[in-house]
Amino acid sequence: MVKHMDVPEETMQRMLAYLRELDCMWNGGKEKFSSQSLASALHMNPAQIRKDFSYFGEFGTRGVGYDTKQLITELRAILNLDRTWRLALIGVGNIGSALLRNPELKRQGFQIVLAFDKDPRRIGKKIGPLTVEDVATVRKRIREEKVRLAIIATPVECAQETADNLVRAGIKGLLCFAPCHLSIPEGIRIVPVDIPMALGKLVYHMEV
Amino acid sequence: MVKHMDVPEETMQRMLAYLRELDCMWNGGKEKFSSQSLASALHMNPAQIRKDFSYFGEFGTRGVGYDTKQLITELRAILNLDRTWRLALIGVGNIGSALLRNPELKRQGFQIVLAFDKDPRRIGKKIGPLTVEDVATVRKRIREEKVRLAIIATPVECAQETADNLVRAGIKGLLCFAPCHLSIPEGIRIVPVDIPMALGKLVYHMEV
DNA sequence: TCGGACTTGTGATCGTGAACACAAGCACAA
DNA sequence: TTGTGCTTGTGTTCACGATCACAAGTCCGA
Repeated sequence: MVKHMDVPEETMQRMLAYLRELDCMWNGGKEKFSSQSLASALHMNPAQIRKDFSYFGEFGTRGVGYDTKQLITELRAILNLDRTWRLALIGVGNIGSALLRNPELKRQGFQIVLAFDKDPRRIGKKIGPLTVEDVATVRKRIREEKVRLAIIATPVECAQETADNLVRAGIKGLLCFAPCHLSIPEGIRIVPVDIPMALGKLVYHMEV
Repeated sequence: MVKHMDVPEETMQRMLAYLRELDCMWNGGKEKFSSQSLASALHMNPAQIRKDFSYFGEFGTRGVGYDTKQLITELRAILNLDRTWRLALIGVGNIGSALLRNPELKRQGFQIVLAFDKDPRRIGKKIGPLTVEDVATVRKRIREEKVRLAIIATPVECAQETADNLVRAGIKGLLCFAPCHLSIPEGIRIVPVDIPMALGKLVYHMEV
């Protein structure tokens, strides 16, 4: 399958949105769809959707449209969402424990299998099926469990240190909730989830 | 001040990143900086930074650089971050209560002043200085308190309904944690914070 | 079998943001 | 005062993603 070669990052992000909307259509009983119908659901241009699909192959039938179930399968494969991903979580504070309790992640194929904290009062605590471990053992445990992705949910002050640790442990991808810029070696992917920044985007457009 | 006219959305988002990094530099004692030094801290092109600044005015001195404190003030004003924004929160589940307890938001000028839930077991509960109110009173209370921004932290199933409610209450901007597409009238700004999608972006780049 | 109404897939065009490169301006030393 | 070494601000160029528009293909009814 063609992948990562000439596919714009924007296309990939839209693919995630398409997959979500198709899941929704499928649950609503729609077995077929056209670029037109998907576009109007997402308020966008049908040509954009067809172009995006075309980076990866020909999935539709001219004059007819696309098969919902088939496209869901194709998109899952393209986006590497056709398997379960195991994650480590560092920082079991407010956001960290919210993530641990969130059933949505498991449903989408993301399973947190390790949880760490620095605070002795939290270490040893059981949250769901997991026991919070000492952050000092991160490196060892991540190697043992062969985990490749991690979520940083520590305070800003520890975020860079945590990231360095995780990189040394062999982590290949990071989801970071700490609202700060992290320095990461080439080849390691980092995706920020930055709530203050999201609020910033919101208020910029508010007339005062 | 020039604003919103021909300023690309990307520029505005980078401005938020610049502000954050400058805050950090200021705390580290740097009273002056150059586009070069800021660029290397954020791993980007210095010309990009100067161009971004130039959309809003001339803030530097040729041959010298920029004054950190002054730029922080300018950027805050440009981004509407030189005041406190009052927010309503709908949904006091895992993520909702994490937000309520997160001191970072207040520090950045975002104060949650109303919290709502549907679940009778949560209504009336006190979290910090706030009491969780019945979601049925959203419209009335938002009007009374003249709140213009809201955070949707409900399950996916209620998100669209909640959004419709908030729009009727006169809300002008929405931060949405529910991982789904919402239909919103023109003129209301919505910024999604989509955790499953962020994880999706991460795993796309992982070789399997 | 033919024609008309759809819908896809894609080369060509358009628009916009990023990067370049250089003139303008400042500081300081001789 | 003049020259050297910086750094900013910006017109121009470059690159790339979004949109358009149309050929190719499907379905269905007469």
